[in-house]
Amino acid sequence: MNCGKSVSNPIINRLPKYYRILCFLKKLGVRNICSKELGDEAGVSPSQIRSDFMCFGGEGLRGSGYNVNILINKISEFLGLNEVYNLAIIGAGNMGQALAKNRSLERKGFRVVGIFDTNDFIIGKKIGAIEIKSLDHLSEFVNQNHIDIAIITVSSTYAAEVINKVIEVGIKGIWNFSQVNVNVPADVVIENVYLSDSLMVLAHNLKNYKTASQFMP
Amino acid sequence: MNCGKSVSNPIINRLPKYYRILCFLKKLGVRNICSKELGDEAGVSPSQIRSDFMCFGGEGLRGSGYNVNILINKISEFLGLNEVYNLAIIGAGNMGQALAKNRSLERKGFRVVGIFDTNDFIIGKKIGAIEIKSLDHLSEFVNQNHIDIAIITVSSTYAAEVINKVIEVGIKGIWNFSQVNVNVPADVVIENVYLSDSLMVLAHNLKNYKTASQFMP
DNA sequence: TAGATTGTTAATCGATTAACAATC
DNA sequence: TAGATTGTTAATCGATTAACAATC
Repeated sequence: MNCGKSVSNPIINRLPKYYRILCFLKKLGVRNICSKELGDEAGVSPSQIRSDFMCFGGEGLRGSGYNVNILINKISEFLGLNEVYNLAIIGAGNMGQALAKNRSLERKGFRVVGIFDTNDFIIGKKIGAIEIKSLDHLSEFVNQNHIDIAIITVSSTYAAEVINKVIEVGIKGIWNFSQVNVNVPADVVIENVYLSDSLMVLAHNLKNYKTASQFMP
Repeated sequence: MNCGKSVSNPIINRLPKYYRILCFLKKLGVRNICSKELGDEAGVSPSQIRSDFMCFGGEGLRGSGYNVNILINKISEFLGLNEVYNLAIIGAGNMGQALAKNRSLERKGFRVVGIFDTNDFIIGKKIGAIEIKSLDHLSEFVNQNHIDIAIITVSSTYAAEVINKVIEVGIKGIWNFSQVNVNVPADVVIENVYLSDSLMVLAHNLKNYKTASQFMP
């Protein structure tokens, strides 16, 4: 089903954006869309929309554009969103608990099945239906339940150590919310969120737009 | 202090990464680093490190590399991290509360001074030292306290509306955790986090590395 | 001085866009 | 048929890298 040669990172990073916008438009009742309209929504050129869509074979209709449902399905399939993923949250602090309670992950097929921590005061407590377990039991848990993705929400101090442990027990996907920058083996994929990086870019733009507006008011 | 011509987005997006790594190395006691070493840590080429650093004037020493402290200060200044920012959290749900409790933002100069919601059941309750206020009082609050950045942690259903309100009361920086995709006026800067986009990219890579490993085990 | 590494330019690489024939 | 919009190539644009003189 893959078109053979691999798809470039810039394209892969834009697909979730298209997916998000298309799902939103579908809710509004939009059945059909052309590259010009979707490009306007997404802030990219119509050419880019069309060329990006070639990674899953286009499927547009000359003269009238793309069927929204078909596009959503194609992107879904391409990104692997039709499968169900089992997640384990490592670190039941503020962020870990917030993600555990977030229903919208579940709706997209990302199902939290375990929550782990090292703090004896919270081990045994429940978040929703799930009991917080000791990190010492992670290995045992992974043997009994297939885990696709570990969410790292421990403090940066312990993050590197925890990530190594997660890799050691055989988990292949890591969604990292800590600040550490780790290199992982070739068969493991890691996606770093780095919230503070995003805030720094915001701070920079805030400063520079302010400065810019002094010259073009 | 700016070198005049504006710095490209790819560069601005890499600077927080360098900053993060340099702060980490500083803690380990590293005083000096050359472009080769930093590039290895950051996963970019030495040429790119050197050419990126030109946006704040280099400041390296031929033959021995860069002073870590000077680099941190230069990047700090360039990104606007030496200032203090006042933040207001809009939406005191799971994510809003997690961000409110997160001490590491405060340490970086991002100070949460207000939390707002529309749910009467939680208005009046406290998160840390801050009382949750009604969103109806945002305008009044902004008149009395300068707010640099609004953090949008309401559900996607209300996000577009809330973002418009935030812009209306004169806030110029928006850190958006909702799923909506909004266009803002030219004098407002928005930084979108889109957690689920990041998870979709992870899902895609997980699927593709799995497939790839069948051919090169 | 010899070795190391920067600052900077020119060459290369890859991503985006413009253009247009194909076709609904 | 005429109008619209895709699929796709060639041209353009911009970002990265290689190379090396400058210099610590």
